Amino acid sequence: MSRAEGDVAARPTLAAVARAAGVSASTASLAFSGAGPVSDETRSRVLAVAADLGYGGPDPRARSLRRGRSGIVGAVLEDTLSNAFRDPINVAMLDGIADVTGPADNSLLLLTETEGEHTRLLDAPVDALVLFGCSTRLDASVSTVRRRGIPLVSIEAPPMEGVLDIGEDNVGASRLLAQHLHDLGHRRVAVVALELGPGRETGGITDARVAAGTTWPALERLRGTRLVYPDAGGLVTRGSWTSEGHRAGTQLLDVPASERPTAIIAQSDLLASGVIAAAADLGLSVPGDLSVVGYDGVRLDDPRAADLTTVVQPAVEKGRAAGRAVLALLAGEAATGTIFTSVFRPGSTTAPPRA
Amino acid sequence: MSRAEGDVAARPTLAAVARAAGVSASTASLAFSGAGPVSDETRSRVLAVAADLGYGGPDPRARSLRRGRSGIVGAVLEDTLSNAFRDPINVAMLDGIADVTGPADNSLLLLTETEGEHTRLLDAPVDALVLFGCSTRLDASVSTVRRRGIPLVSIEAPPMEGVLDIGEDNVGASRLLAQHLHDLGHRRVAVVALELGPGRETGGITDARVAAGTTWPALERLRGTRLVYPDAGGLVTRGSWTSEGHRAGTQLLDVPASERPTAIIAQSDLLASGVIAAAADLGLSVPGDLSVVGYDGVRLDDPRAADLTTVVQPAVEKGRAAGRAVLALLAGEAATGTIFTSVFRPGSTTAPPRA
DNA sequence: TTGTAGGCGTTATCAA
DNA sequence: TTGATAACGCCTACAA
Repeated sequence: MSRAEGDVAARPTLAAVARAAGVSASTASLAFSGAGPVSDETRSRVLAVAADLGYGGPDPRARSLRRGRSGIVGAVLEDTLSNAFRDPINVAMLDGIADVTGPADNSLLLLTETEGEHTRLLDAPVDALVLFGCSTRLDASVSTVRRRGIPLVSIEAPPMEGVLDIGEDNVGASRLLAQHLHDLGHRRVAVVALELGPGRETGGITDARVAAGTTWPALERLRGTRLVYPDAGGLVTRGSWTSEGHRAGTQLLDVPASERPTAIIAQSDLLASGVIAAAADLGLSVPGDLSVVGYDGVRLDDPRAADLTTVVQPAVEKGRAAGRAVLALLAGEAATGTIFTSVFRPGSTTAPPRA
Repeated sequence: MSRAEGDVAARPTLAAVARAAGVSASTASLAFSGAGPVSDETRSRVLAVAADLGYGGPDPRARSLRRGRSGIVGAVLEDTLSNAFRDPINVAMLDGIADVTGPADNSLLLLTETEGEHTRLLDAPVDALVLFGCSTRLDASVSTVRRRGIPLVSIEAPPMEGVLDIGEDNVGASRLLAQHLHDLGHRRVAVVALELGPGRETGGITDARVAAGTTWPALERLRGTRLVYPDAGGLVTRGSWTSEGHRAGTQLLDVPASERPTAIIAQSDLLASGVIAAAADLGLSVPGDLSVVGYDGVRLDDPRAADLTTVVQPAVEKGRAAGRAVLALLAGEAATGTIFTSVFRPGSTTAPPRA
């Protein structure tokens, strides 16, 4: 072993293989890519020599420089992976993207956009970026990244220059849910909101917090709710997790019956699931003592939340749309944003309030 | 607009910026990388010109060829993203990897290894690969990928030549759980196993299925259980999901009391959670009528499963270990595998069997 | 502090 | 069907 400690055995290059096989580099290249005419004999000789030399195929790094494509689509998340993936809705969207871009030989690169750290975004060899934005705060990164001239697609982000958005009619769907409760006769409702901004500050839904909020879907959903219940208040959580719903639910429900809301509008199914658990813990029946609605329509593994009244968003479909947009943009075709509409799904967690 | 339809505006290159700024390419490079001495004046001039030309910084693809590093670590999953991420244990491990490799400026590329499709693995510009193996079937891919000469790290995979494994004492931990039940007096136990192989065939735990099984942790856990209960049988599921646990649990429990197991050993917390739900549906109390143990110790969002008797595996820590191994290997240092040990965590889901 | 030269490993183009 | 040539865009010795 004469090579330096830790030195990885130098990989042979395509040129070396070509030389050993007695062909030109271009021919060897063709033998591997299959992108041109090569006699079977030559090809097998090249392949044999390659196997002999331990050549593992063309270096993807060189290939991507030459081709101008890396075959990588970046998915920009605003959170740690654990947090981002705790909500099945994000996973579903990611899956939708992969479903479309995968067959076109693209893989997904996970990028987390922590406070002001644009570097990673700029240094990643991605052909396009999908922003799991939701936050207007992404704006800063976007303006930097846009200069790279790669296709930018966002999912449920506020409108941004140069970014194609795959949206969702949050306002309309939220209004639908609120209207459903209103029609049932509910007049005292409370909202359990998603995180409102990067700080994930919790507390009451105050005008100040709303004004400072940056999380697009949360703000839009609240806006939709208030089209029906203009004064709807409630609590802000730290994010779409059952435990947060439980905490907020407990706080809202553990009060004298006269002050207790008769319905809770949770801004996600996960939050709703937590609220229902909180109600159960307090001995309140759903929908007898309390009506609960969610948002997302994800298949929760929790049987108790299975029959939640909610709106179903086509999460995988949204991901697919994002993937298609990426592919179109990459192909230099025109692509337009899409706005999906969630479908109201009545469940067994809502009923008229007790008389 | 004279450029072709759909043609993306040609990005200026570093050379173009240099020319426009009246400096050499190397100086411009230094201005961006900050890796050498450049006068402030020159640097700012270069940067200004770059901004002017709409140059978004060095092309990562070219950079990675030149540097021989892409800054990307591949995570190879055996399943669709939805399925893989449904189990929080996988997400936790991924998070652990990112936690270590991220600060070293590496991002994670998601690679799914669908049946025999090695291409993607070979074409991805990754510096290293982490195999979320669990299946001996990965062997085929591994032998192909090994030729690329990049560091290969697996998490809980069967021993493979040239692959560093971050393991887990599945046998020991499973025996601990079984012993716990045995000590309590249980003699009629059933196992709800993870998927045994790629086909995800369900049914009884038969010798044939076990012999044909490829999922390492499932087999190892069963082996551990059988050190205490040599004849333990049960059902094979399609994977670590609550719904699968529910299905298997129902099948095992919806029988005459005399045939019913007094304890169920679920091979994951998610499965255990489903089993508990099934028991509840059948009017059986846990741990009164049935004891249940899980495996993983993940923080399930389901409150009912919160106090599960289980073993806690240091999932994030395992991910971190994998990340550290990758970094070490990348640095050309020696690195060794690690075997983690799960910790028994008694909960309130186990008790002596009814007399 | 700046510039020159050369190459990282491929592949596209064209001619033979 | 094969081969020569020239980039792809950048970085790093080394020299000035």
